[in-house]
Amino acid sequence: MSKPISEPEPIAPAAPKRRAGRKSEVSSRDLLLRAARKEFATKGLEGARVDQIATKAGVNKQLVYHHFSSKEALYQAVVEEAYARIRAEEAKLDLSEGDARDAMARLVAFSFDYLAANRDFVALLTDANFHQGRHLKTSQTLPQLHSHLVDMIKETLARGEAAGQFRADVDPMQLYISIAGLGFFYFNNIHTLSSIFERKFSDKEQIADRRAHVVDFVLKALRPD
Amino acid sequence: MSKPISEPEPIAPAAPKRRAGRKSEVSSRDLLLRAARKEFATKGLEGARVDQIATKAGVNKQLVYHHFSSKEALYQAVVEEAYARIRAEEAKLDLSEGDARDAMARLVAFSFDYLAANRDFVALLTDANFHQGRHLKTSQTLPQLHSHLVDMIKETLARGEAAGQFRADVDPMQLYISIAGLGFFYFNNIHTLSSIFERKFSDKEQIADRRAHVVDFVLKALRPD
Amino acid sequence: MSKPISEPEPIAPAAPKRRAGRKSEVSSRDLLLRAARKEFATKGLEGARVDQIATKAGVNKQLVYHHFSSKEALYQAVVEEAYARIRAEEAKLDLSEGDARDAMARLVAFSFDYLAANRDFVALLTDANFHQGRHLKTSQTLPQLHSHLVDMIKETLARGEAAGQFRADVDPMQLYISIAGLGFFYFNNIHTLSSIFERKFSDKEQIADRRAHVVDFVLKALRPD
Amino acid sequence: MSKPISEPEPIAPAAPKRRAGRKSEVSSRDLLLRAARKEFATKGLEGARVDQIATKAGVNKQLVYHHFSSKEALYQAVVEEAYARIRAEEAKLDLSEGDARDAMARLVAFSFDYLAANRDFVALLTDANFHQGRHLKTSQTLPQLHSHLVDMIKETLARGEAAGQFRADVDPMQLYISIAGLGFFYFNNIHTLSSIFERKFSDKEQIADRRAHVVDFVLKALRPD
DNA sequence: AATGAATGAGTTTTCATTCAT
DNA sequence: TATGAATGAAAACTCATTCAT
Repeated sequence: MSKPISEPEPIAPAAPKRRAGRKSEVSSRDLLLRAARKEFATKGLEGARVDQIATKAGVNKQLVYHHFSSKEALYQAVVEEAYARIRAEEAKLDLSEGDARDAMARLVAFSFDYLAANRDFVALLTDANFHQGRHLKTSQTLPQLHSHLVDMIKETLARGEAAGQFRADVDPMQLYISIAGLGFFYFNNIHTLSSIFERKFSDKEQIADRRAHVVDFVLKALRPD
Repeated sequence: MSKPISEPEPIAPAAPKRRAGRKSEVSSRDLLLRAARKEFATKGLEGARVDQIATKAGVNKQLVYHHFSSKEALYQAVVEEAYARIRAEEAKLDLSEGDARDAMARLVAFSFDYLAANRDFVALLTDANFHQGRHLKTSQTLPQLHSHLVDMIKETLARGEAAGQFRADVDPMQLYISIAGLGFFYFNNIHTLSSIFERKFSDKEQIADRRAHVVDFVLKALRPD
Repeated sequence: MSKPISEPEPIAPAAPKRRAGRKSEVSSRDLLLRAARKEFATKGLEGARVDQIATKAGVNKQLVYHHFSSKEALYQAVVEEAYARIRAEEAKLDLSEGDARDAMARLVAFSFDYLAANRDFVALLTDANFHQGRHLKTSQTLPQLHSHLVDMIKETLARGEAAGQFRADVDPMQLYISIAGLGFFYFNNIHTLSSIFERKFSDKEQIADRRAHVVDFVLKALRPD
Repeated sequence: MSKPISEPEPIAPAAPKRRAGRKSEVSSRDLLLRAARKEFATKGLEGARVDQIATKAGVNKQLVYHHFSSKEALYQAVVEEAYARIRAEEAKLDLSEGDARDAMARLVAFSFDYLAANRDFVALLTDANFHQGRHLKTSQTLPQLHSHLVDMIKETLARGEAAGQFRADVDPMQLYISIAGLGFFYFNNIHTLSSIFERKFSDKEQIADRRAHVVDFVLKALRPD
């Protein structure tokens, strides 16, 4: 089970090198990036205000244009960083231990927990899709990024199948989408769902319930006949 | 299997009665509603332009304020109409025929097909959730709206369990969320997914593949041990 | 001798028709156009401030964007109107009376006087040329516009030549440019010239001197050998 | 006939002495001045960007403020240098040889050629005039600068008159303005003119035509009766 | 002499909304 | 029901200039 990611350390590969040992000062660029993530995740690309982002970051508004060249470019940087972040997290995931069922359970749980801990990411991803994926230009990054996870699914499926724990003929890609969707939809539409079922789905208990259901649901679906 | 919803007839319960025999002219209110749905679904609440909506509807901008009192109110009307529309569609669904497995398959397929045919609805729902469900105020409508579906799920589950076709202990609400999520996520994040897996998920064939997977996945998960 | 053009009546062919008899109210569009001419002529395209233009016109700044769609478009409208204005003025010029020398003198004087009375036009023309003529797009308008004048020059030259008053072989186009240039340069570079020759060339007397010189200079140049 | 001025060597009287033998490196001040001339000539005072100038010069923006104290001061420096440059060029002109008509022809041609070769100068001069000559403060420089030329005109006129080649009563100052204007207007308004007469006046042949006309025109105007 | 980061004061432009008819 | 003109508030973005090094 993955532990929730708390305050995210800046992951900005292309950031200008900073003089090491320069105290623990955070670069204004990172401050902006962090504030922007929150703002964009909450309000979306159009709803977000450059002013707000600068204020939250505690820097001058014009620095946004100094470091990034436009609101849109900042948005893109935020989206890219969000992907880089999840990739870094996923890399830590090791499914080789234990039996296949257990490994698969860990993977599903990880996926769910990541979304639970990174609601910003959910919102950002949705918003980016809203804009026709216009901000996902880095065509290689994305496939690369997920190949690891899909590979792990593939291997685990094979392992489970060999051990008679999983049925055959499961498409890893579709399974990946299903695993993601079972959690994503819950968080993405949490307000509608809360309204429909008249309960607060953002409560810890409800989330735990959903998590249990999702893990169970996937494992049940993979049982051999 | 449900047939895709084509050009949606105006469903506007609160619409002022139209002068009968007044040719086959569509009321400007409906024109606006229709144009607004497209615009809001494509651009979101903030991204949408009142000007654009009026232009697309072929009416004067001021009419927006005549019929609805603000952009936000128009948005709400659009969202509500979208819900009303799906409710009307669902009402046609009859799961009493055939055995439980078949009924459940029809339900999952219907759910998937509805999203496939109403991508606007997917976008709208997501956008509404982005705004903290602020536009879903009609607190009674939503639960009512879905109770039919959840009831059908409950009944079908019971029927299948009794017949030894489904396992016991499946939470109908969680199942409902899962069914919706398996399709919703696919359409909602279609750009990211297409980018990740380097294929056009909006293609008919890919959609058909996903549909098959989803139906199969749910049925497999419901099998008795 | 042409009488100086005083307060220019709005010449805006494409302007929306106004309800006749609507008092003597000037449309805000015309107010803007007039204010913009002054502002652009004084400060140039970049130096001009939309705010200032609106203030001078006594209307709301956003009306600029309502009537014209951008500062640049307003600039273009102003330039075009300036041309339309001079064309209208030129049309009144009749060189058929009197002998050729007299007619030519009237033409040169008219040209000079027009610039003297319309210093805005001089400035505007220069500024438009500064911008690579990017705002002179109406490709047909311009040639048409001047053909009348060039035709008059041609006829007058022919008439004078026939009467033994003018030498032959004078290129009408080059003559046109010379006539224009002899006056234009004076007004366009009036500050430098004033500085160089340490006198105020904007004074009435200096202008009259220059006028006399120009008329004389051209006529002398045209004398038969 | 003057030969066109090609790549202008820096003429900056007030420039700080450079460390001799310091390779053939051009001082950043000169690089800036050169880049600024281009930029100001092309875009005008307001249109020019300090950033652009620095970039074009290949130096840091702050150096602009190091060497000159403001954009406006840099502009002034550029304008002054432009005048110094033409003065240096004119100094080379010697009209004492040959007869008066020939000398005058050389002078007119020189004037025309200088403008043809230094289009930047034309633009700069115009722009400076646009700003009410605010940047021509060096009140003594300018008169001095031109006195040589005017003197030459005066002498040549006198010589020609004495030889019966020129008519009397020609005002040297007005003649100077006319000579300058006949060329200046052509280059200054080259876009409008090209548009009007539907030909590319920037073409070599057109320029040659104009040059011939101007020289001829002036000489014809100076003929004795 | 040289530089990258930072900033204050604008400037154009956008946009929902209202007015007058 | 319908419309074109008008507006206030705010938004993104620009740009000359200065700071710290």
